[in-house]
Amino acid sequence: MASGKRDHLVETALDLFYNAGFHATGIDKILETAGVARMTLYNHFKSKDELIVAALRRRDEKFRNWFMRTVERKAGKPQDRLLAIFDALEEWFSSDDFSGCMFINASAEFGDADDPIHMVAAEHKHLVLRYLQDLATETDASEPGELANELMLLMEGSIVMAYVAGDQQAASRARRAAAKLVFSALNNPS
Amino acid sequence: MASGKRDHLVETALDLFYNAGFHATGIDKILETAGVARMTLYNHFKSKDELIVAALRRRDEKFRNWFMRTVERKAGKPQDRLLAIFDALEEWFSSDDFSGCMFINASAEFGDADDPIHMVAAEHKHLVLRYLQDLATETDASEPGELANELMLLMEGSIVMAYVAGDQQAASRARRAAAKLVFSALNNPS
DNA sequence: TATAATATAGACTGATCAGTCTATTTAGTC
DNA sequence: GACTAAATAGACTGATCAGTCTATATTATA
Repeated sequence: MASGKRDHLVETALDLFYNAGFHATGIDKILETAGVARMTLYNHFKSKDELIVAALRRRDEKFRNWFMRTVERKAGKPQDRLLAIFDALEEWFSSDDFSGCMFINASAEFGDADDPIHMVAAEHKHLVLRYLQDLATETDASEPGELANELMLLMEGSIVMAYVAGDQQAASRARRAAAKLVFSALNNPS
Repeated sequence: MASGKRDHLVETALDLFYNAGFHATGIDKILETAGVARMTLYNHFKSKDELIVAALRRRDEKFRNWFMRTVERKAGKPQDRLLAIFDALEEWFSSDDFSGCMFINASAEFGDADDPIHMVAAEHKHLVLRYLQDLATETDASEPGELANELMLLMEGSIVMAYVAGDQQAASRARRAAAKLVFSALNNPS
Protein backbone atom coordinates (compact mmCIF):
# COMPACT_ATOMS: atom_id res chain seq x y z
CA MET A 1 0.00 0.00 0.00
CA ALA A 2 1.73 3.14 -1.25
CA SER A 3 0.50 5.27 1.62
CA GLY A 4 -3.17 6.23 1.59
CA LYS A 5 -2.26 9.03 3.96
CA ARG A 6 -0.30 10.82 1.29
CA ASP A 7 -3.20 10.56 -1.11
CA HIS A 8 -5.61 11.84 1.47
CA LEU A 9 -3.36 14.79 2.26
CA VAL A 10 -3.09 15.74 -1.40
CA GLU A 11 -6.83 15.47 -1.86
CA THR A 12 -7.56 17.55 1.23
CA ALA A 13 -4.98 20.17 0.32
CA LEU A 14 -6.42 20.32 -3.19
CA ASP A 15 -9.89 21.17 -1.89
CA LEU A 16 -8.68 23.77 0.57
CA PHE A 17 -6.24 25.43 -1.81
CA TYR A 18 -8.85 25.60 -4.52
CA ASN A 19 -11.52 27.11 -2.33
CA ALA A 20 -9.49 29.47 -0.16
CA GLY A 21 -6.21 30.07 -1.97
CA PHE A 22 -2.65 28.96 -1.33
CA HIS A 23 -1.21 31.54 1.02
CA ALA A 24 -4.51 31.81 2.87
CA THR A 25 -4.58 28.09 3.60
CA GLY A 26 -2.24 27.17 6.44
CA ILE A 27 -0.62 23.84 7.10
CA ASP A 28 -2.54 23.54 10.36
CA LYS A 29 -5.84 23.83 8.54
CA ILE A 30 -4.87 21.09 6.14
CA LEU A 31 -3.73 18.77 8.94
CA GLU A 32 -6.86 19.40 10.97
CA THR A 33 -9.16 18.85 7.99
CA ALA A 34 -7.35 15.72 6.87
CA GLY A 35 -7.10 14.38 10.41
CA VAL A 36 -3.44 13.65 9.93
CA ALA A 37 -0.39 14.30 12.07
CA ARG A 38 2.08 17.04 11.34
CA MET A 39 5.07 14.81 10.78
CA THR A 40 3.11 12.62 8.39
CA LEU A 41 2.92 15.57 6.06
CA TYR A 42 6.60 16.41 6.37
CA ASN A 43 7.57 12.78 5.88
CA HIS A 44 5.85 12.84 2.49
CA PHE A 45 6.64 16.40 1.42
CA LYS A 46 9.69 18.54 1.98
CA SER A 47 7.69 21.74 2.19
CA LYS A 48 4.31 23.36 1.70
CA ASP A 49 5.37 24.31 -1.82
CA GLU A 50 5.92 20.65 -2.65
CA LEU A 51 2.45 19.86 -1.37
CA ILE A 52 1.06 22.62 -3.55
CA VAL A 53 2.81 21.15 -6.57
CA ALA A 54 1.41 17.71 -5.78
CA ALA A 55 -2.10 19.14 -5.36
CA LEU A 56 -1.84 20.96 -8.69
CA ARG A 57 -0.65 17.84 -10.47
CA ARG A 58 -3.62 15.93 -9.13
CA ARG A 59 -5.95 18.73 -10.12
CA ASP A 60 -4.52 18.70 -13.63
CA GLU A 61 -5.07 15.00 -13.91
CA LYS A 62 -8.62 15.08 -12.55
CA PHE A 63 -9.68 18.16 -14.47
CA ARG A 64 -8.42 17.07 -17.85
CA ASN A 65 -9.90 13.61 -17.42
CA TRP A 66 -13.27 15.09 -16.57
CA PHE A 67 -13.02 17.66 -19.33
CA MET A 68 -12.12 15.23 -22.10
CA ARG A 69 -14.68 12.66 -21.02
CA THR A 70 -17.39 15.31 -20.87
CA VAL A 71 -16.56 16.78 -24.27
CA GLU A 72 -16.54 13.34 -25.84
CA ARG A 73 -19.79 12.39 -24.17
CA LYS A 74 -21.54 15.54 -25.34
CA ALA A 75 -20.62 15.21 -29.01
CA GLY A 76 -19.31 12.65 -31.46
CA LYS A 77 -18.29 14.43 -34.62
CA PRO A 78 -14.96 16.31 -34.48
CA GLN A 79 -16.33 19.75 -35.30
CA ASP A 80 -19.18 19.25 -32.83
CA ARG A 81 -16.68 18.40 -30.14
CA LEU A 82 -14.91 21.69 -30.72
CA LEU A 83 -18.12 23.40 -29.66
CA ALA A 84 -18.93 20.89 -26.93
CA ILE A 85 -15.88 22.28 -25.16
CA PHE A 86 -18.04 25.20 -24.17
CA ASP A 87 -20.92 23.03 -23.04
CA ALA A 88 -18.49 21.33 -20.69
CA LEU A 89 -17.32 24.71 -19.46
CA GLU A 90 -20.90 25.78 -18.83
CA GLU A 91 -21.40 22.69 -16.69
CA TRP A 92 -18.25 23.50 -14.77
CA PHE A 93 -19.07 27.16 -14.23
CA SER A 94 -22.48 26.35 -12.81
CA SER A 95 -21.26 23.69 -10.43
CA ASP A 96 -21.46 24.44 -6.73
CA ASP A 97 -17.78 24.68 -5.98
CA PHE A 98 -16.59 26.56 -9.02
CA SER A 99 -13.74 28.80 -7.91
CA GLY A 100 -12.18 29.64 -11.22
CA CYS A 101 -9.23 27.87 -12.76
CA MET A 102 -6.89 26.61 -10.08
CA PHE A 103 -3.90 27.14 -12.36
CA ILE A 104 -4.73 30.73 -13.13
CA ASN A 105 -5.18 31.17 -9.38
CA ALA A 106 -1.84 29.53 -8.68
CA SER A 107 -0.07 31.76 -11.20
CA ALA A 108 -1.64 34.77 -9.53
CA GLU A 109 -0.09 33.84 -6.19
CA PHE A 110 3.21 32.57 -7.58
CA GLY A 111 3.96 35.03 -10.32
CA ASP A 112 7.58 34.19 -10.95
CA ALA A 113 7.66 32.19 -14.18
CA ASP A 114 10.56 30.12 -12.81
CA ASP A 115 8.64 29.08 -9.70
CA PRO A 116 7.91 25.34 -9.88
CA ILE A 117 4.31 26.11 -8.96
CA HIS A 118 3.93 28.53 -11.84
CA MET A 119 5.58 26.02 -14.13
CA VAL A 120 3.02 23.35 -13.28
CA ALA A 121 0.31 25.85 -14.14
CA ALA A 122 1.94 26.61 -17.48
CA GLU A 123 2.24 22.91 -18.18
CA HIS A 124 -1.46 22.44 -17.55
CA LYS A 125 -2.37 25.11 -20.07
CA HIS A 126 -0.08 23.53 -22.62
CA LEU A 127 -1.73 20.15 -22.10
CA VAL A 128 -5.21 21.58 -22.51
CA LEU A 129 -4.09 23.37 -25.65
CA ARG A 130 -2.65 20.14 -27.00
CA TYR A 131 -6.01 18.48 -26.48
CA LEU A 132 -7.74 21.21 -28.43
CA GLN A 133 -5.16 20.79 -31.16
CA ASP A 134 -5.90 17.06 -31.28
CA LEU A 135 -9.60 17.80 -31.64
CA ALA A 136 -9.03 20.45 -34.31
CA THR A 137 -6.74 18.18 -36.27
CA GLU A 138 -9.56 15.68 -36.64
CA THR A 139 -11.64 18.28 -38.47
CA ASP A 140 -11.13 19.63 -41.97
CA ALA A 141 -9.90 22.94 -40.64
CA SER A 142 -7.34 24.54 -42.92
CA GLU A 143 -5.09 25.45 -39.99
CA PRO A 144 -6.04 23.29 -37.01
CA GLY A 145 -3.21 24.68 -34.85
CA GLU A 146 -4.42 28.21 -35.28
CA LEU A 147 -8.02 27.22 -34.69
CA ALA A 148 -7.07 25.43 -31.49
CA ASN A 149 -5.25 28.51 -30.24
CA GLU A 150 -8.27 30.67 -30.97
CA LEU A 151 -10.59 28.34 -29.10
CA MET A 152 -8.13 28.24 -26.24
CA LEU A 153 -8.32 32.01 -25.97
CA LEU A 154 -12.10 31.85 -25.86
CA MET A 155 -11.96 29.11 -23.24
CA GLU A 156 -9.62 31.01 -20.94
CA GLY A 157 -11.53 34.21 -21.52
CA SER A 158 -14.79 32.59 -20.55
CA ILE A 159 -13.24 31.20 -17.36
CA VAL A 160 -12.11 34.68 -16.39
CA MET A 161 -15.42 36.34 -17.20
CA ALA A 162 -17.40 33.66 -15.38
CA TYR A 163 -15.24 33.84 -12.29
CA VAL A 164 -14.06 37.44 -11.99
CA ALA A 165 -17.04 39.26 -13.49
CA GLY A 166 -19.61 36.63 -12.54
CA ASP A 167 -20.89 36.42 -16.10
CA GLN A 168 -23.40 33.58 -16.08
CA GLN A 169 -23.43 33.47 -19.86
CA ALA A 170 -19.69 33.44 -20.40
CA ALA A 171 -19.69 29.88 -21.74
CA SER A 172 -22.55 30.34 -24.16
CA ARG A 173 -21.09 33.60 -25.43
CA ALA A 174 -17.78 31.86 -26.02
CA ARG A 175 -19.61 29.04 -27.77
CA ARG A 176 -21.21 31.40 -30.28
CA ALA A 177 -17.87 33.08 -30.98
CA ALA A 178 -16.27 29.65 -31.37
CA ALA A 179 -18.94 28.63 -33.87
CA LYS A 180 -17.98 31.56 -36.05
CA LEU A 181 -14.28 30.74 -35.87
CA VAL A 182 -14.87 27.07 -36.57
CA PHE A 183 -17.07 27.97 -39.53
CA SER A 184 -14.40 30.34 -40.77
CA ALA A 185 -11.67 27.72 -40.41
CA LEU A 186 -13.70 25.13 -42.29
CA ASN A 187 -14.67 27.42 -45.17
CA ASN A 188 -11.59 29.52 -45.70
CA PRO A 189 -8.79 27.36 -47.03
CA SER A 190 -5.69 29.53 -47.01
CA MET B 1 -3.42 69.36 0.73
CA ALA B 2 -5.38 66.14 0.78
CA SER B 3 -2.51 64.09 2.21
CA GLY B 4 0.30 63.15 -0.13
CA LYS B 5 1.16 60.38 2.29
CA ARG B 6 -2.01 58.54 1.53
CA ASP B 7 -1.33 58.77 -2.17
CA HIS B 8 2.19 57.52 -1.70
CA LEU B 9 0.96 54.60 0.38
CA VAL B 10 -1.57 53.59 -2.23
CA GLU B 11 1.00 53.84 -4.98
CA THR B 12 3.56 51.80 -3.06
CA ALA B 13 1.01 49.17 -2.09
CA LEU B 14 -0.13 48.96 -5.69
CA ASP B 15 3.36 48.13 -6.90
CA LEU B 16 4.03 45.56 -4.20
CA PHE B 17 0.64 43.87 -4.44
CA TYR B 18 0.90 43.65 -8.19
CA ASN B 19 4.37 42.16 -8.18
CA ALA B 20 4.20 39.84 -5.20
CA GLY B 21 0.53 39.23 -4.47
CA PHE B 22 -1.79 40.38 -1.72
CA HIS B 23 -1.38 37.83 1.05
CA ALA B 24 2.33 37.57 0.35
CA THR B 25 2.83 41.30 0.82
CA GLY B 26 2.84 42.28 4.49
CA ILE B 27 2.01 45.64 5.99
CA ASP B 28 5.56 45.97 7.27
CA LYS B 29 6.96 45.64 3.77
CA ILE B 30 4.66 48.35 2.50
CA LEU B 31 5.56 50.71 5.35
CA GLU B 32 9.26 50.11 4.93
CA THR B 33 9.11 50.60 1.15
CA ALA B 34 6.98 53.72 1.40
CA GLY B 35 9.03 55.10 4.28
CA VAL B 36 5.90 55.87 6.23
CA ALA B 37 4.93 55.28 9.82
CA ARG B 38 2.60 52.53 10.88
CA MET B 39 -0.10 54.76 12.32
CA THR B 40 -0.12 56.90 9.20
CA LEU B 41 -1.43 53.90 7.33
CA TYR B 42 -4.05 53.09 9.93
CA ASN B 43 -5.15 56.72 10.11
CA HIS B 44 -6.00 56.59 6.42
CA PHE B 45 -7.25 53.01 6.15
CA LYS B 46 -9.22 50.90 8.58
CA SER B 47 -7.51 47.69 7.51
CA LYS B 48 -5.23 46.05 4.99
CA ASP B 49 -8.29 45.06 2.98
CA GLU B 50 -9.26 48.72 2.64
CA LEU B 51 -5.79 49.51 1.39
CA ILE B 52 -6.11 46.69 -1.14
CA VAL B 53 -9.39 48.14 -2.37
CA ALA B 54 -7.82 51.59 -2.69
CA ALA B 55 -4.86 50.15 -4.58
CA LEU B 56 -7.17 48.28 -6.96
CA ARG B 57 -9.25 51.39 -7.61
CA ARG B 58 -6.11 53.29 -8.51
CA ARG B 59 -4.94 50.47 -10.73
CA ASP B 60 -8.30 50.46 -12.50
CA GLU B 61 -8.07 54.17 -13.13
CA LYS B 62 -4.47 54.08 -14.35
CA PHE B 63 -4.87 50.96 -16.46
CA ARG B 64 -8.01 52.01 -18.27
CA ASN B 65 -6.63 55.46 -18.93
CA TRP B 66 -3.47 53.99 -20.41
CA PHE B 67 -5.41 51.39 -22.34
CA MET B 68 -7.90 53.77 -23.91
CA ARG B 69 -5.27 56.35 -24.75
CA THR B 70 -3.08 53.69 -26.32
CA VAL B 71 -5.87 52.18 -28.41
CA GLU B 72 -6.92 55.59 -29.65
CA ARG B 73 -3.35 56.56 -30.45
CA LYS B 74 -2.74 53.37 -32.43
CA ALA B 75 -5.81 53.66 -34.66
CA GLY B 76 -8.39 56.19 -35.72
CA LYS B 77 -11.19 54.39 -37.49
CA PRO B 78 -13.64 52.52 -35.21
CA GLN B 79 -13.09 49.07 -36.69
CA ASP B 80 -9.32 49.58 -36.62
CA ARG B 81 -9.54 50.49 -32.97
CA LEU B 82 -11.24 47.19 -32.24
CA LEU B 83 -8.08 45.50 -33.46
CA ALA B 84 -5.73 48.03 -31.92
CA ILE B 85 -6.93 46.66 -28.59
CA PHE B 86 -4.62 43.75 -29.16
CA ASP B 87 -1.70 45.93 -30.17
CA ALA B 88 -2.07 47.68 -26.84
CA LEU B 89 -2.16 44.32 -25.09
CA GLU B 90 0.99 43.23 -26.88
CA GLU B 91 2.72 46.34 -25.60
CA TRP B 92 1.55 45.58 -22.09
CA PHE B 93 2.54 41.91 -22.18
CA SER B 94 6.07 42.73 -23.28
CA SER B 95 6.64 45.43 -20.69
CA ASP B 96 9.17 44.72 -17.97
CA ASP B 97 6.83 44.52 -15.03
CA PHE B 98 3.97 42.59 -16.58
CA SER B 99 2.50 40.39 -13.88
CA GLY B 100 -0.81 39.50 -15.41
CA CYS B 101 -4.09 41.26 -14.74
CA MET B 102 -4.16 42.58 -11.19
CA PHE B 103 -7.92 42.03 -11.01
CA ILE B 104 -7.75 38.42 -12.09
CA ASN B 105 -5.00 38.03 -9.50
CA ALA B 106 -7.14 39.72 -6.85
CA SER B 107 -10.10 37.45 -7.60
CA ALA B 108 -7.80 34.46 -7.29
CA GLU B 109 -6.85 35.43 -3.75
CA PHE B 110 -10.28 36.71 -2.73
CA GLY B 111 -12.62 34.23 -4.31
CA ASP B 112 -15.80 35.07 -2.48
CA ALA B 113 -17.94 37.03 -4.95
CA ASP B 114 -19.29 39.12 -2.06
CA ASP B 115 -15.85 40.20 -0.92
CA PRO B 116 -15.40 43.94 -1.56
CA ILE B 117 -12.04 43.16 -3.16
CA HIS B 118 -13.58 40.69 -5.60
CA MET B 119 -16.34 43.20 -6.32
CA VAL B 120 -13.83 45.86 -7.34
CA ALA B 121 -12.29 43.34 -9.72
CA ALA B 122 -15.69 42.53 -11.21
CA GLU B 123 -16.39 46.22 -11.61
CA HIS B 124 -13.13 46.69 -13.50
CA LYS B 125 -14.03 43.98 -15.99
CA HIS B 126 -17.45 45.53 -16.51
CA LEU B 127 -15.85 48.91 -17.19
CA VAL B 128 -13.44 47.45 -19.72
CA LEU B 129 -16.32 45.63 -21.40
CA ARG B 130 -18.29 48.86 -21.55
CA TYR B 131 -15.38 50.51 -23.32
CA LEU B 132 -15.29 47.73 -25.89
CA GLN B 133 -19.02 48.14 -26.34
CA ASP B 134 -18.56 51.86 -26.95
CA LEU B 135 -15.95 51.10 -29.59
CA ALA B 136 -18.08 48.42 -31.23
CA THR B 137 -21.10 50.67 -31.31
CA GLU B 138 -19.21 53.15 -33.44
CA THR B 139 -18.76 50.53 -36.14
CA ASP B 140 -21.37 49.13 -38.48
CA ALA B 141 -21.45 45.84 -36.62
CA SER B 142 -24.86 44.22 -36.72
CA GLU B 143 -24.70 43.37 -33.02
CA PRO B 144 -22.07 45.55 -31.35
CA GLY B 145 -22.85 44.21 -27.89
CA GLU B 146 -22.18 40.65 -28.94
CA LEU B 147 -19.04 41.64 -30.81
CA ALA B 148 -17.73 43.48 -27.76
CA ASN B 149 -18.32 40.43 -25.60
CA GLU B 150 -16.46 38.25 -28.06
CA LEU B 151 -13.49 40.59 -28.15
CA MET B 152 -13.55 40.74 -24.36
CA LEU B 153 -13.20 36.96 -24.23
CA LEU B 154 -10.22 37.10 -26.58
CA MET B 155 -8.69 39.88 -24.53
CA GLU B 156 -8.99 38.03 -21.22
CA GLY B 157 -7.90 34.80 -22.83
CA SER B 158 -4.77 36.41 -24.21
CA ILE B 159 -3.92 37.87 -20.79
CA VAL B 160 -4.15 34.40 -19.28
CA MET B 161 -2.12 32.71 -22.00
CA ALA B 162 0.55 35.41 -21.89
CA TYR B 163 0.88 35.28 -18.13
CA VAL B 164 0.18 31.70 -17.11
CA ALA B 165 1.51 29.84 -20.15
CA GLY B 166 4.08 32.48 -21.10
CA ASP B 167 2.77 32.63 -24.65
CA GLN B 168 4.71 35.46 -26.26
CA GLN B 169 2.31 35.52 -29.19
CA ALA B 170 -0.91 35.57 -27.22
CA ALA B 171 -1.79 39.10 -28.28
CA SER B 172 -1.13 38.60 -31.97
CA ARG B 173 -3.05 35.33 -31.96
CA ALA B 174 -5.98 37.08 -30.34
CA ARG B 175 -5.71 39.86 -32.89
CA ARG B 176 -6.07 37.45 -35.79
CA ALA B 177 -9.08 35.79 -34.18
CA ALA B 178 -10.57 39.21 -33.49
CA ALA B 179 -10.13 40.20 -37.13
CA LYS B 180 -12.25 37.23 -38.17
CA LEU B 181 -14.98 38.07 -35.67
CA VAL B 182 -15.00 41.74 -36.63
CA PHE B 183 -15.20 40.79 -40.29
CA SER B 184 -18.03 38.43 -39.51
CA ALA B 185 -19.91 41.06 -37.53
CA LEU B 186 -19.56 43.63 -40.31
CA ASN B 187 -20.65 41.32 -43.10
CA ASN B 188 -23.37 39.21 -41.54
CA PRO B 189 -26.38 41.40 -40.77
CA SER B 190 -28.76 39.23 -38.76
C1' DT C 1 3.98 82.94 18.01
C1' DA C 2 0.01 80.06 19.29
C1' DT C 3 -3.07 76.36 17.72
C1' DA C 4 -4.38 72.22 15.63
C1' DA C 5 -3.77 68.58 12.56
C1' DT C 6 -0.64 65.07 10.81
C1' DA C 7 3.13 62.13 11.04
C1' DT C 8 6.66 60.03 13.66
C1' DA C 9 9.24 55.91 16.17
C1' DG C 10 8.71 52.04 18.40
C1' DA C 11 6.97 49.03 21.84
C1' DC C 12 3.35 45.70 22.32
C1' DT C 13 -0.52 42.13 21.72
C1' DG C 14 -2.17 37.83 20.37
C1' DA C 15 -2.54 35.08 16.61
C1' DT C 16 -0.64 32.45 13.04
C1' DC C 17 2.94 30.95 10.07
C1' DA C 18 6.12 26.93 8.25
C1' DG C 19 8.97 23.72 9.88
C1' DT C 20 11.66 20.68 13.55
C1' DC C 21 12.09 17.34 17.20
C1' DT C 22 10.95 13.67 20.50
C1' DA C 23 8.82 10.06 22.51
C1' DT C 24 4.96 6.94 21.90
C1' DT C 25 1.79 4.10 19.51
C1' DT C 26 -0.14 1.78 15.73
C1' DA C 27 -0.04 -1.45 11.93
C1' DG C 28 1.94 -4.73 8.76
C1' DT C 29 5.39 -8.64 8.02
C1' DC C 30 8.10 -12.56 9.09
C1' DG D 1 5.42 -13.05 19.43
C1' DA D 2 9.31 -10.20 17.35
C1' DC D 3 10.74 -6.81 14.26
C1' DT D 4 10.08 -2.85 11.33
C1' DA D 5 8.02 0.95 9.19
C1' DA D 6 4.52 4.49 9.46
C1' DA D 7 1.75 7.45 11.97
C1' DT D 8 0.71 9.65 16.19
C1' DA D 9 0.34 13.80 19.71
C1' DG D 10 2.17 17.71 21.02
C1' DA D 11 5.68 20.74 22.51
C1' DC D 12 8.75 24.06 20.53
C1' DT D 13 11.33 27.63 17.53
C1' DG D 14 11.74 31.89 15.38
C1' DA D 15 9.61 34.56 12.22
C1' DT D 16 5.88 37.14 10.66
C1' DC D 17 1.20 38.60 10.65
C1' DA D 18 -2.42 42.61 11.23
C1' DG D 19 -3.58 45.84 14.26
C1' DT D 20 -3.33 48.98 18.76
C1' DC D 21 -1.37 52.39 21.75
C1' DT D 22 1.52 56.12 23.49
C1' DA D 23 4.33 59.82 23.64
C1' DT D 24 6.97 62.92 20.70
C1' DA D 25 7.88 65.68 16.72
C1' DT D 26 6.76 67.96 12.57
C1' DT D 27 4.03 70.91 9.76
C1' DA D 28 0.65 74.20 8.27
C1' DT D 29 -2.46 77.74 9.32
C1' DA D 30 -4.12 81.69 11.69
